[in-house]
Amino acid sequence: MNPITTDDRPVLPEDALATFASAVGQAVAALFPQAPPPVVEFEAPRRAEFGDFATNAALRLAKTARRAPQEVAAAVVAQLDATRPELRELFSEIVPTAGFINLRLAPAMWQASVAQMLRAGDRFGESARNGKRVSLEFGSANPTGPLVVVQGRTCSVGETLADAMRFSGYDVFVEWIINDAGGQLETLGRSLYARYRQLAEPAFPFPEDGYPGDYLTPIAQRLRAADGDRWFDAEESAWLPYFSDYGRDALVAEQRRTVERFGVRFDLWQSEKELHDSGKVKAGLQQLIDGGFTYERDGALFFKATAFGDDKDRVLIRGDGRPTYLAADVAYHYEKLQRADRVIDILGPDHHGYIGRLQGLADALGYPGRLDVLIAQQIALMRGSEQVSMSKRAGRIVTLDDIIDEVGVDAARFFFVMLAPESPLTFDLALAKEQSNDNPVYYVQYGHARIASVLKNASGEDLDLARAADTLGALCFPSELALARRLAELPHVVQNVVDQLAPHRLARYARDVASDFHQFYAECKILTDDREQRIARLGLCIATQTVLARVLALLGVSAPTSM
RNA sequence: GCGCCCGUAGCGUAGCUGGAUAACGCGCGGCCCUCCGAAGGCUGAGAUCGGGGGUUCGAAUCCCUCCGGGCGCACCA
Repeated sequence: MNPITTDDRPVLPEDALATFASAVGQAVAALFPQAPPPVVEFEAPRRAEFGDFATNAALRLAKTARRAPQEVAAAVVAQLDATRPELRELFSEIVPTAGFINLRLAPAMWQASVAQMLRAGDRFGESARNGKRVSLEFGSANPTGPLVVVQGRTCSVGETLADAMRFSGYDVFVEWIINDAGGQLETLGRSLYARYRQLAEPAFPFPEDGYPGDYLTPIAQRLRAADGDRWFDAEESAWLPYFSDYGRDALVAEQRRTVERFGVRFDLWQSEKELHDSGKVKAGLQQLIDGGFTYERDGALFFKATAFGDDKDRVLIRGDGRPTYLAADVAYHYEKLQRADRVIDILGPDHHGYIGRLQGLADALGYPGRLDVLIAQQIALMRGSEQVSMSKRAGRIVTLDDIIDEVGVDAARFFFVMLAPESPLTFDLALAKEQSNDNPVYYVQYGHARIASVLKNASGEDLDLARAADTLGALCFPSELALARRLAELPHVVQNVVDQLAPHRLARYARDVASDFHQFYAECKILTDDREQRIARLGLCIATQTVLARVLALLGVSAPTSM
């Protein structure tokens, strides 16, 4: 069997690596018969001079082989040269160094890789449906005010994660929970009522614990336009439910508008109140009770959270018979765990005390290891060197809409997702709206626009040939090959983002792709007189543009063709 | 007090299930447009990876401990 040409399909980088790995296995079996079959994994070396890939198989083998890693690596390479000389067609370099074996792929591998991207078009990097269902919850806010900065972050992180998962073949269901049960809705109703009365009577007292800020006033105006003054003399018991519901509906509608404007779509807006009304809360609790994970004390029902590593047991039903928020979460998570293979909650920084009990719940409900809770850390807003105050009590709320108004969706989405979610974020509004090279968003978008500009200057005939992808043999310059290698990383980056719940790696990858493109652009003139070279480089440009557009789309950022 | 997160160059950060001389951006010093978009490229200086132990052939990465900073510790949601 000749492992290099098994069929007509060109050999791709991953084929070459697989061939190499099995060859190493054979070489090791011949050289060190007493050693177990080697684990041959490849990593990207830190330094370009070490080639495209490296394997540490020799380092791992050193112990059982009782030889120094350098010797093992050298012996393996010598054995490969003796028995598998054809490997030299796949790799331009196979070098034992300090225990590693460094590999550089022959240019033809990268040419084939680019050709494959061109044939795949904008489906490059996409995985087939894998039949796995994921439930992703994020954003969720109290329906008592506008969305604020932290929801910007959880939405950016969540939506990018959702899109990345869809792209890797998952069936993703995105959900938002409306916390519309409990006392806060009444507070909202009273606050809204006060604003309503103040329209006619400015001195009407505002509740002590009411929601400050003036965002309720326009809602009160709409209510008054519809209902007139007919609630002025009503009893509280009559107007309170009405004003609470009216306020909730109005605010949820506003939140939805904001979120959609931010490029995020939810499949479900789950009302907490509905969970209670439909009896789902009761059913969820019963599941816990039947499992023996609860007990009663002082007239209250407790969840044995400590049995799952939480600090203390948690109240599900208060002494007065009213359920807590956690009771609703039992029901909601029970439902999500039943219908999804993987459940992910993305919560704000004030919730990390909550991880333990949620995970305990998942265990108790019979789905251990199925729930991930991701905490997005807090955000400090700056404008240049000046801190932006976000005091809620003082009514100086900085809303997500304010942010979008000031810096635009593109910059906001990118900045919120740029850092690891668990890392606190300093968001500089001045930098985010700056249209300069200090701004990472523009750096990436510029790459995309620059390609569009070059493609516009090319002839249609050249572009057709480039898209056909069978004349890429001219790609051989270091910056061309480095760019091709970077583009080939896309599927792995997406996979990693999904596995590690680390969407910020997409932002970094976007910059890496743009950077490699800019270097290529500086080193290689694309529209040269050499026809074959021109077409090959146009092909590389098209593939790069596809990858940039894909990554920007996953990040929720537009990919402009001019700027 | 307990729990979670963070501590990497002047600043902001990345370092994926441990691997080679610790990477990127900003800032600071040089250089590059008679050529496809200079919103770009090249290059220099700058790091005891918070401290100390441990595991390992090998630790920024894993374990322990201490020190800083943030947040959370409700029969609120």
